Amino acid sequence: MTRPTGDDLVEVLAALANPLRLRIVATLAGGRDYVSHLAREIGISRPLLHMHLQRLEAAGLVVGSLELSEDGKAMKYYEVADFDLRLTASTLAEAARTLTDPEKGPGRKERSR
Amino acid sequence: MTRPTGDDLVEVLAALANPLRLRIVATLAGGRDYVSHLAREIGISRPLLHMHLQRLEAAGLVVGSLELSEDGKAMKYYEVADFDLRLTASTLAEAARTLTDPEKGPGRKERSR
DNA sequence: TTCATGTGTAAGAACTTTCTGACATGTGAA
DNA sequence: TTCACATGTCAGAAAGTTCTTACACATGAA
Repeated sequence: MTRPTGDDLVEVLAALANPLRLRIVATLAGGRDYVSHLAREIGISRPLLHMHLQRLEAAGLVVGSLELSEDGKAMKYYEVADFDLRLTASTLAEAARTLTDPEKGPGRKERSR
Repeated sequence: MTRPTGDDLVEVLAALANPLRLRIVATLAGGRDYVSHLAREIGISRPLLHMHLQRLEAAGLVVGSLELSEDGKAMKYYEVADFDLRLTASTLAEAARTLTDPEKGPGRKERSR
């Protein structure tokens, strides 16, 4: 996760530009965890956490994996992905060169996810 | 602009998490410019650019200065500020420690700007 | 069966962000 | 005076984000 395209960078920054999601990443940096437990840990509702994790995963900042616990329950574990982004005027300028043009470019929301 | 507080970091990331603002920073990285000209350069309306520049300036990413041109017109020049942010799981975790608590902390929107 | 645990998703309210189209100010030059 | 250029700001529409509440499913244990 270095030198992403302009659009990828926007997605990553948008994902991190939120206190709750920052806290989620920070908490996961201390070790992987499953959704329900993490929700209690942080003190937010499970659906809300679910939404934020989706956004973080879509940006490639966390990775989730569905696993079966010993007592047969389906547990979704999340952990932080490897990333190392550097933000300076130059790195931003370079990323900006690969931003999709609002004209003629692929419509409003990129296909596939 | 290194190791900002959690809230500052969120503000900076939010400011950069937008294609137009990324383009603005990228353009200014190529040299200072005044608002009207920059608006034509990028191809957006002046009020819109004004709004985005406000957001970037509030985040400390660009700096504006009102100057008088030789023919007496008031020109507002903007240039990129010096910043160098590194985003990794650890730097984020550290920044997250200084996030203001939604409980008891200062209400919804920090005073002063 | 009922309870406690885990998963996911959908609808709607509340709020924020983004953008356009006025409007108002000022200058110097024609 | 009128034009071309610069500045700023406001109101409202449109779209996006954030959050709650409620529903659905599954498992193992009491």
